[in-house]
Amino acid sequence: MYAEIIVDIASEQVDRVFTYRVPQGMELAPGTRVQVPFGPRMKEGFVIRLKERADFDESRIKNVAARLEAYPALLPPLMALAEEIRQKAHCPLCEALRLMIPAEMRGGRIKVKTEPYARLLIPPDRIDEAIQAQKRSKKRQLLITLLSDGQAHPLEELRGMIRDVREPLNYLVEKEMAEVFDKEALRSPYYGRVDAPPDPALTDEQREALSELIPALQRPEKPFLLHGVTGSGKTEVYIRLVREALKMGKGAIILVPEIVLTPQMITWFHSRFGNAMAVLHSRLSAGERFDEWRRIRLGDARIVIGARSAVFAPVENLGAIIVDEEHEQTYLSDRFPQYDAREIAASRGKREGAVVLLSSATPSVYSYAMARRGDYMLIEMPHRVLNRPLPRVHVVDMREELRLGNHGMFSNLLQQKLDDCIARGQQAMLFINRRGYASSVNCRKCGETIKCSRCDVSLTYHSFDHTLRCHYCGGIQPMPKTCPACGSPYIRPMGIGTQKVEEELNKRFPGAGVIRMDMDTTAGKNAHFELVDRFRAGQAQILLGTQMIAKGLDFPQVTLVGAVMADMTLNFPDYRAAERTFQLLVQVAGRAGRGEKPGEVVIQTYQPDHYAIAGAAAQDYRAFFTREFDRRKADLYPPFTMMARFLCEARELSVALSVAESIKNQVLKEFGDTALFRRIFFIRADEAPINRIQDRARAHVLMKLLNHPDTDVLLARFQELAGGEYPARVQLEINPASLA
DNA sequence: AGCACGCCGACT
DNA sequence: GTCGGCGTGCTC
Repeated sequence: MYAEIIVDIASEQVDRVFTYRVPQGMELAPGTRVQVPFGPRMKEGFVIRLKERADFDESRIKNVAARLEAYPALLPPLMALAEEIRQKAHCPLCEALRLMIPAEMRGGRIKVKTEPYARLLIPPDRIDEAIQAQKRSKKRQLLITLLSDGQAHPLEELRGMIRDVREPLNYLVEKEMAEVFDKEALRSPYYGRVDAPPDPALTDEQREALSELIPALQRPEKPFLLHGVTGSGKTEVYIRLVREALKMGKGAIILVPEIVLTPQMITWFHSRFGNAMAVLHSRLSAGERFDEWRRIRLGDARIVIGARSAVFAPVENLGAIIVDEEHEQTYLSDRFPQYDAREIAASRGKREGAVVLLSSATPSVYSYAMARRGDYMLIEMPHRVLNRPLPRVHVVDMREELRLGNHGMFSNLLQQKLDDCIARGQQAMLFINRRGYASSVNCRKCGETIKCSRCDVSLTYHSFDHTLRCHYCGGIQPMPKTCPACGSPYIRPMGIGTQKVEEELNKRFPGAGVIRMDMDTTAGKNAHFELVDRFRAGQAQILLGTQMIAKGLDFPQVTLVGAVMADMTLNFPDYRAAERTFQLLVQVAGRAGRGEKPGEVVIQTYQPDHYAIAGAAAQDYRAFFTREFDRRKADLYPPFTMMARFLCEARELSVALSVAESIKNQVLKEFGDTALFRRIFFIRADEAPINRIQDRARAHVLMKLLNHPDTDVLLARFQELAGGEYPARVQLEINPASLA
């Protein structure tokens, strides 16, 4: 017997199968990870296929050295998916396969932890008799009773019940009444036991949604797009769908944008599904992640909640893949190989016969366009549960405030609403999409903006330790006393960030209690959970934060939401700026009025007439979508085109630029005279918008490509070009999350 | 990715 | 004459 093996080396040179002999007595199945001699050294590899005959010189074929696991780490449908990714992302198969297993599994870096377990060897009908026989030892009697269910119990658990349990246990082992053995420890991270709440009654809309989704578990067709307003109870739909899948003996994957942002989702699922659920995200330790992955692979956990990469979770007999907040950029991978978790979900769903449910209160322009075209099935839930009204939204024109002499960060309206809210003993949330104290530090004499020494980014003043921090590289330096350019002492922080708002709130509302949630206050592992819990428990009346407070949180006591500077994201040099602003504002507004009391929202802006702001204020998704869709069409942006770029990074900007220039010229030379060139709307070599990050100079070749089948020929060649030898690091990005 | 084999400059 | 530069080529 022979095995075709992909060696775990990420290089085009070895991106093909090598044939090895399977030694007598070794059980191998496709997907099993193995150790093989490769050239002069041992390498890890993946078994792709087994075959009877070798089509390679018999005498040069080597033996598979060892199996790395007793079971195949890769499931057959995931292997097929890897092949698809290889073709789409133009990467070596081995890189696609690596996505399917936890990184720490490679290179034997992780050891399987074992725990001692004890189990009774007495037949069930003789247990009573055995207990009787141990009259002289209460401990032995108790131990037999504890083990009488016939299950294996961890010694740790028994230790908690019987002091010095080892002594009576040794006795039972000696008499062959019990055995002690090591078992793989599959510990799940602890999220706190919650008693399963009774099922809430479904709304008509939820019932209708499920009446489309549940039958699809039998015979899924197209992916579904669930457009449900904030507070319409989308999570309950997920839970019911997953429960039906479980009843049919199937598993499910629920993708969430960033697991740490949605502790409530975990709590809800955990309370309903207990240990049948596993969680995969980046803040798990290597051991935890590996244990969770194994619980899934070995069928212990059939429900997975996780971030982007959980779309590859080894769930067998998959019933449903749910993508919550599908509009989020986090579903686009930033690393190589690039993939879009939503596309992967659709592909897996199709291949494995699972229901795919994309869901959002503010669907991405792409997904809604797909639904309108009939490629997705659209389900709408336009009302909140229990007929709760959507919050009332006020838009405040901050230019007008200034004209009226209000130079503060709070408009009169927001100030007044905050006063009322606090006086009534209710809670408020304030959203400002910048952490730190101020957005930049400027010199009033020469106009200089202080920038990071290693990045082309203005530094943010942090008041609590008087430092300037770079939000790109994390660099920290003390706040200078004088302008580094002209030496004048007239330098001051401009604009606002969470810290400054916090300071202002503490001044104006002493005693209300303010919790600030941003990257700076949530660095610790459980910081998110703790801050959220404190706010829920009412230990503060105001929750202030960046976009991490915008999504998924459900605080029934919140009746007021304020967006302090709504247009902060609107002026980004990115074609998605309007879409992001709209989504963020609708999501933030949706935090208000989720309990019994109705909610109000105050949006402060300098551009009250912009369609993203006005659309969010009216909570009118379709109005926004229509405007944005037409604009994308007119200006030829995705989904009508594809943005592609070669990102070139080097020490010197001139080097990065010349590499970009030469790549552009190469493209022009190869395709300029061909019909394929018509698929390139424009091509431009330039500095990147942020031309320096972490001391790497950045330039790019920016291209807008037409969506067309033969564009793929271009992309394949571009990928090759990116893999060439340059005096700069070159990466090809297709529709990247950020064009910075 | 490694590592060997292979063809041209400065050293004991 | 040899040691060594890293350019091409192979690994079942």
